[in-house]
Amino acid sequence: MRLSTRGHYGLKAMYDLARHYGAGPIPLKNVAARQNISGYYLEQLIAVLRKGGLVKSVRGAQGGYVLARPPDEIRVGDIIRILEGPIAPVECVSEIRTAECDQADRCITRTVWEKVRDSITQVMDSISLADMCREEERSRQNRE
Amino acid sequence: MRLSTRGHYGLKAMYDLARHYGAGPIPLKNVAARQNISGYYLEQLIAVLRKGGLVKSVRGAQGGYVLARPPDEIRVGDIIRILEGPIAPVECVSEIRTAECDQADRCITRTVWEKVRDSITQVMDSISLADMCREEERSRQNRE
DNA sequence: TTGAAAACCGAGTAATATAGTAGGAATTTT
DNA sequence: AAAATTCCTACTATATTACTCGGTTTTCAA
Repeated sequence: MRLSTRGHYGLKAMYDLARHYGAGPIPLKNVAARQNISGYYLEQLIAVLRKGGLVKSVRGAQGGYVLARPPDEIRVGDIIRILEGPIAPVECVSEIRTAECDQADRCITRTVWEKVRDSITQVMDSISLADMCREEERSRQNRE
Repeated sequence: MRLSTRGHYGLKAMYDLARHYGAGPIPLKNVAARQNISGYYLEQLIAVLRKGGLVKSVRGAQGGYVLARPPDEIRVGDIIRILEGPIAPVECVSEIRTAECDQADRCITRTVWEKVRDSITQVMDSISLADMCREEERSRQNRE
């Protein structure tokens, strides 16, 4: 019951971009260094996020990446769906295109996975990058 | 964000045993046939469940498997934890104490995964095999 | 106008996990 | 004795993961 590092690193990177939102394009190298992720690897992940429309790139020197929308309009679920595909604890209850299960509607285990899926999406879709930034702010103040 | 077939098949098998609880040992062959799972493969999964204390085996002819506890005392979470390990969307928020995260407590993405994990466990630990049997009964009556 | 900084692209790779398959030994009932 | 069944170990093909790497293109800034 695991996410791969794709989703894990992807959220870290997007959160990093959110924290620097408004400061112009952020070079990936900086993101990778701050979040302690392989730069080469992150390059591949950000390409997927760009094609998915979550970030925009600025090429050339002084270039980098910027969130395509403000932090309060990007939710964790958006990121995970793009990097890991539709949320589905088992393939027969995928958010997208339900592969026809042989047992069809008399499969009771299916309803269990639907409940699990719904609880995951409920959490992921309720948290935006802006929420995460606010939470960081709060916990930073607590430490002082 | 997927379970492997281990958890998927494992729950099916356990549910099958729950439906036949009280009818003596059920041969694995029957479970595999009814649930449409490879018998060879299921053999490996049931061995894990047995070592995990969720089923008991009766060897020899007319033997088979029986739930180790009544269906209302076995929850989905018990089965998944044994077959797939501790529930953890990412390894740094495993239910079981594992690797230290370098960022420790100032990692905000961590709190997201903790919320996801808690919502998954909340669902899985609230559904017992007995609940599933009751739900089956209800949906069977609806079809009539 | 040149050099450096960056995104972009595609290929390769070692390790691990997945989803089985298979054969045979041990145990128990009929 | 035969049949049914669990139990145990090993094998395998495929896919995924988490990278690494080399090179190309674009753009800015001195």
